[in-house]
Amino acid sequence: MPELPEVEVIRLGLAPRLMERRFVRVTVGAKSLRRQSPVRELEHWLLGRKLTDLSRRGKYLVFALEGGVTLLVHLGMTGHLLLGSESKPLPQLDHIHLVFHLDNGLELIYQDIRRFGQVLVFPPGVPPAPLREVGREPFSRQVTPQWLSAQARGRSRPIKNFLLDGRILAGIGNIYACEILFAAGVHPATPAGRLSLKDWGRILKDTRRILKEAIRQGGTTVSNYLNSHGEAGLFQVQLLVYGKESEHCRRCGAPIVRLIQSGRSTFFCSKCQKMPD
DNA sequence: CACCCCACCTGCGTGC
DNA sequence: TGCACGCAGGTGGGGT
Repeated sequence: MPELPEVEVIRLGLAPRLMERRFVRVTVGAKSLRRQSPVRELEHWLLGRKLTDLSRRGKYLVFALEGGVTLLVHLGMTGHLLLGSESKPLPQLDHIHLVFHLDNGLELIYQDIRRFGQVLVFPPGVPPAPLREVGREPFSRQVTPQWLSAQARGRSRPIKNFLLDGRILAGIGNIYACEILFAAGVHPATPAGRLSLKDWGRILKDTRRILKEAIRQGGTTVSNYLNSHGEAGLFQVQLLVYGKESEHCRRCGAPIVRLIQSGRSTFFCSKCQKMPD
């Protein structure tokens, strides 16, 4: 579900409410997530500690606690992090798997229909292993057309799959990969290694523009994404190809096509998005 | 290595 | 109405 913009919107919503708050209780549901730290570990490392920083790496939320403890949260496809309070509880929700109770009566609720998410705790001095696999942030100055071109050199895989590979560029998922390639006029099946420096320049510029605008619009809600206040995003209004199979291309009028790449749907305009010769 | 497939889950829309 | 099937924003383990 949530790609970089959605995770960033959640982070921005949570940070002012949670910063400097202390964890006082953890409640765990019956069903566990795909990966989840045992209750005892969560309790042992979280309780009594204050949140000192909330950051994002790719699609991971990184909660830094006093004394060097790290709580890592990944929302998978359908995960939500919602804020409730004892005085003002949220409407009855199914699929709540974890509730973190804070010292001001706030509750940080992890809710996830499909349970593909991850909630992991790491003791002081133990760098969270999943973060080692996360690639560079799209907004980092370390990411340049030259660097992308070098990463793609000799690669035969389609550019769509390259963009989805979070070990290279972090945070881009299926929706934004489709939108970025449409904006850049690049056919999604183009072998990544065949793109020119000029192509990479356009791809990078459109990546940053689209991600930034999606954050500004509160993310994309195509099914059930909600921010930490339970509100939907607005960027779905700006989508030009994702989910638009057989609709007319907004630029040229040709029908939008759906194709399957590595088992995932790609939407594109076969007229606007050409393979290089 | 590089790349692809499929499993992991639940719910919803479609077509018979 | 009921049922079967395909599809959904994610990763990651295992096979070729």
